[in-house]
Amino acid sequence: MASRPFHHGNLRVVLLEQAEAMLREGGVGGLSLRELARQAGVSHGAPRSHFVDRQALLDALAEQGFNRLTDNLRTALRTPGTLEEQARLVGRAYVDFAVHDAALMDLMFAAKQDAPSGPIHEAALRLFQVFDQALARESTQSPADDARERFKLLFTATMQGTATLLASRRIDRPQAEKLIDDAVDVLLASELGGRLLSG
Amino acid sequence: MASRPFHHGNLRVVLLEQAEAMLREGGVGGLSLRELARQAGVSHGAPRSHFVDRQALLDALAEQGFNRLTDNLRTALRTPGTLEEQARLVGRAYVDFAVHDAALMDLMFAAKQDAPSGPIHEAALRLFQVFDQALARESTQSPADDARERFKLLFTATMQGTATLLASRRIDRPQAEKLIDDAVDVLLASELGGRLLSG
DNA sequence: ACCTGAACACCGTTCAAGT
DNA sequence: ACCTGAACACCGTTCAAGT
Repeated sequence: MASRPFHHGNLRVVLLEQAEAMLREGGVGGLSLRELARQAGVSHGAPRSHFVDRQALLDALAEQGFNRLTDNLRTALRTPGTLEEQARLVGRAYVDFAVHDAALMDLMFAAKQDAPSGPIHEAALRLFQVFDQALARESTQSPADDARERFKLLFTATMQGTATLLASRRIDRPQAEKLIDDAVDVLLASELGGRLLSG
Repeated sequence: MASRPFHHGNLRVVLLEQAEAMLREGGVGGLSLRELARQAGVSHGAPRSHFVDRQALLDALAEQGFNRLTDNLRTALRTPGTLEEQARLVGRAYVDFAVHDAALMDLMFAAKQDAPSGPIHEAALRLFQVFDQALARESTQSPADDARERFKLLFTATMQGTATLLASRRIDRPQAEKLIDDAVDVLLASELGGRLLSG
């Protein structure tokens, strides 16, 4: 009876923390609700009080992942510099996150069959808004034009792809670094980038 | 005894085919060896003769996926046209595959902790070689320069990212189409693209 | 409101045995 | 060489019962 669970009221938080570590260790397949309960010192049915099923836990992890990545990018953007410098910093932060938490990233960008709504999608929207704000700060572009949106998508897609290629070991770190630099160069020097900065 | 298994010598092929469909239905989590055996009309231990464990089946699926995607891209490249037109076709083929077989794509680009070797990695190399050949056909670039390699990585990363964003419903089809077009435009008009085509 | 613990159906893996 | 079927440990989920 000395092993009474010590997380009164925050078992949910503890489970999420442990689940993130477990995800980092053994991927989605290695994530077990029962093992999680064991580590937390509660019965195997206890997680049910906080997550209706395994998928609900995975969803919560994905949402939390989006929020954390959003924070990371905001932190990177707090460093003063030109748009080019900031773009490199954001790109590196994005890729770093994706490599450090590859399985979590898979969860965040897993193919869903359900409708695009709910807290995960909203957290993803907040992530993409970071790019909007960063571009709006430097851009003289009128909001009516879609150049900013297209630039943002192009940048996001390239960083996401770089992250996937690196996390899956299809390319190595130096290649990824050069890829980010090339992407920033090409995008900023493009006609799209020009319209954005001096439109 | 009327239900004698009819796949003498090709149970492996049958299992892989069914597994691909199962993957398309319910994702990696929904892929069960026992269910697979049931559908094939064999005992639950039978797959063991062809795949040492579940991971071996997943690896075989990933390798097969790379080979099929390689074929799809080669087919797209068989259509005559300018480099720009071919790049759009290849981009669409890449993204189409990623959306139709999203779970398989996840398997192909899953984060592996083991060393980058083996049949999967070789199949991935063959995929990327398709881009090399396509660029070599149109390029006057000397092979010593790394412009072609950097162009290839940039293109691949962008298509991979677009595929992920679309498969995860972060963007929709029209946005993905425009994204591919923008990427091709920006890349071909870039200094890097210029060096590639007229170097 | 939150947690326990038995119960159920399912799973991957192993392995001796068959053909 | 390939397949069978029992055995084992593990899992997610449900649910009545406790506090």
